[in-house]
Amino acid sequence: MTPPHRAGLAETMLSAFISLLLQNALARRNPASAFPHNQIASITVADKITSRQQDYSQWYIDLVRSAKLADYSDVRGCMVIRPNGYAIWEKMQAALDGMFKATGHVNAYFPLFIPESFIAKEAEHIEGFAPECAVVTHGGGEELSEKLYVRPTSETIIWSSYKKWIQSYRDLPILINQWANVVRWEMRTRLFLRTTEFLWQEGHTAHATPEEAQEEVIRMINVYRTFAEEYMAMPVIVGKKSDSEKFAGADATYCIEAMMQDGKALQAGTSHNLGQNFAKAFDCQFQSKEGVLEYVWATSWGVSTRLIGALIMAHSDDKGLVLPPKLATRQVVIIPILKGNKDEVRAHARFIARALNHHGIPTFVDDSENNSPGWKFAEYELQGIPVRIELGPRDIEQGKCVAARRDTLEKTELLLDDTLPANIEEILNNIQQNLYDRALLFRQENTVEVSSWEEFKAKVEKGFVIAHWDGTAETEAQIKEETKATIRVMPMDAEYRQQYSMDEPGTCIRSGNPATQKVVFAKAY
RNA sequence: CGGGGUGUGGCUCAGCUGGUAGAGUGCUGCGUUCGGGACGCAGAGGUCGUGGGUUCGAGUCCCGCCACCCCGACCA
Repeated sequence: MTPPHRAGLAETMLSAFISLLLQNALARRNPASAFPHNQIASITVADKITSRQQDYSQWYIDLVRSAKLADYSDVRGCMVIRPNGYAIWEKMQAALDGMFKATGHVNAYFPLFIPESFIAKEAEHIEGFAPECAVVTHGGGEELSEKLYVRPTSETIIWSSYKKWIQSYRDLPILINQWANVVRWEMRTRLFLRTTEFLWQEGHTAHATPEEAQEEVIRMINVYRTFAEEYMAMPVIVGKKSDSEKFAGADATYCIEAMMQDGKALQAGTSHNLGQNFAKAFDCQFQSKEGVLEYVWATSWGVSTRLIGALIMAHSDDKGLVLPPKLATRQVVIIPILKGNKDEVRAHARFIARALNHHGIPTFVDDSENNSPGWKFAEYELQGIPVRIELGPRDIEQGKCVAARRDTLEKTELLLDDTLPANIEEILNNIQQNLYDRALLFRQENTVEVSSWEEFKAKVEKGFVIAHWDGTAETEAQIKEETKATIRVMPMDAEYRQQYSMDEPGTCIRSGNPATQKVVFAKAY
């Protein structure tokens, strides 16, 4: 066998390589080889990461830092998103941006600074946001005549523009999204989940009718659902927020709510029906077909880098990050076992990488000699690379390699022939599906319907609790006060509602008053 | 804003009743290794968070300040 050499490799040689591999595979004598590596030895990875069982929140922090996703900065409450973490965000952005464009939206950019008077225009809005705003008082060495708020969200600055752009029903709808950073001066922060500055996208749309606005609100929350399920492999409950949980300035807030591995809920995305609140605050009217002046109907919707936190807490384990393949910029790592004829092993590894990349599977080779293979196994598991290929001289001799999948840590032997790319692809698809199934099963196992207050208090410590609620803010506040659990969502999905017979009338779990429906309670991030 | 904790090589930390700074890990170089976080040898790296005080002498004792982390109340 002539080992391929790295010099002069070109895409055109790919098919030659594949047939070479094929020949090797056919020629090999001993397909069921003897060396035992289809089981994972129970290694004690240096206690780099606290186990989830020991301390869930410490596990999260350890993971984020050791997988090099983010780092604390020297600014309180702010984080540095490192390349590994930013890569996930870029994948999320790309997928979401495509979905926004496909639903007719365009991107634009509005200023970071918002005049104080703008923020103050919508009563509920300023009440909700002012306390957590950073305010600029000086510029160019002089005190500003009007303070500038660093945007906590952009409704006001955007509506001040929309007012200028909208005169007629012909100007509607406006369907704009912006990718931006925002600042909210939170008291307590947590990497990705809540930081003073974070990255997000915010869609802001303007419509001629309430029906059209409502349609948009639902369309976008469904876009988020699709993204969560198909890309993040994270099941979510889609529904409406109670009045006390809704956005400051909205008539209604819809959300996708996910369950983390500790049973707590995490709001992963929101879509607001803003009614005419901002149009009225900014006096934004349009002339209808009938010639009548009417206020514009608005929506806004957003997801943030918090999704990265959700992703981590939904899937990862004590060995590190577990990434769904669709959000992995690097789906396969090849680790050559460099002994014997190193150059040959290396060359094969690179050839396989080339073949997989050619097949659309982002693959890289770590053939450095600084670290042992075992070190590399652990390191890339920590970083969540979905599939690892181990390739040593013995494999090459026998025309095969070992593929280890990150979600189950299972190893399988694969032939080094032209079936390899398809086989790897299948594993990647399986991982994507398995992560979703696993998370869904976990959510189902940790969701209970309760009918007594005692049971409620016990069960709400971990997981989702479905119970009757009398619909009043007083009862909601009381429950929060006593258990720290809140109403996470009033699900819209008919199947979900039916599964937990949520439309059955009954008596409120706390007050005992008549209740027309059940809602989902949980402790939340 | 309450409660707790921590500030000492890049990181994790030790440093006792004060005597002039150490380990592990990481880093650099060379060599041997390599199928689950390998090993040997040789190196580089610290105004001990900060200001003051006590003392012949402070990483260590006293007072102030600052910063960060964790837990709670608020929030995506």
